[in-house]
Amino acid sequence: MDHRKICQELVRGREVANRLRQVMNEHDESSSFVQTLAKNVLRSFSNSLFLLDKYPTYEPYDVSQMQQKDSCFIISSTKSEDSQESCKSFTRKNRRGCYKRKRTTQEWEEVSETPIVDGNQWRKYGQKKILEAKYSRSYYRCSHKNDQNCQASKQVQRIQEEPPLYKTTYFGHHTCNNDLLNSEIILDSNSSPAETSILLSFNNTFPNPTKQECPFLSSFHPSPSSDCYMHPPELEATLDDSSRNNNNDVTLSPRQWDDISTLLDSADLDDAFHHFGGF
DNA sequence: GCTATTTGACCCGT
DNA sequence: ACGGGTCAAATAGC
Repeated sequence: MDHRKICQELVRGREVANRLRQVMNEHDESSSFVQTLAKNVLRSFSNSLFLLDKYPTYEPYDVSQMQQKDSCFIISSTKSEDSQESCKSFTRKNRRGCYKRKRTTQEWEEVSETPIVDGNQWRKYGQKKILEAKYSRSYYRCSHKNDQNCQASKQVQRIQEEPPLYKTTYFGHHTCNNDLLNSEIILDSNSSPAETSILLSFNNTFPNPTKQECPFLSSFHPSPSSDCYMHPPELEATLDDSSRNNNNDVTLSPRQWDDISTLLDSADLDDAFHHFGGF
């Protein structure tokens, strides 16, 4: 199978999942369980992209697409090798400037009309005027860098005045479990199997809020083929025909949900890929 | 007083 | 040597 197409599909899936999570955050009636589900789907897409080592061959979107309304585009993914300690041995007294030069295993960029609200907690640690850049670049790292050693970081740079455009470059993945605190997956063990069935829809028919409703909203640009979204391979492998109804909705039995939640919560996605046969 | 942000200094990679 | 990434003291906000 063509890796580039896989990447494109994963990127699109991640964008839609991100959008779904943002919509849910906007609507308080969404249960924390559903929100967590969306969050895990989003994470799964990101991890899949991470694991796909040929992802750097993925070609960026054409810049002209960035003019689309309500848009947030992943314009590239790359690069670099394993991180390396580049810190010299400093005395405790003279540690200024002692740091690890950024060399993450993954980085990707997104461009949006507003600074991206991605649901994670970031702490700004620097700002720098960049040569030949109209606006200075801001540096953020995960607020849980210290307490959970989360290595995720990002850079935000305004790249255009009118309309305002911000480029956010992410480095590394969050290893902190902060988002689990307020939205842990909890299945009511007292519920009957029928009650605990979960309905997943891969049909892009949910209401599409306007930018006014979600001013920060990003990462959604329906494609002509969005109505024929494939089920993720995990679900294809997990679901039997009786689990589907005519609307492309998927009703999962408790056992199937267990399989999927185990997959999504699995720290070792290699195992998950093997479990479901990989790509 | 605690936490987050700002900002100049410092170091690394090219 | 230079540009960019990070540190950490100073400052701001609560």
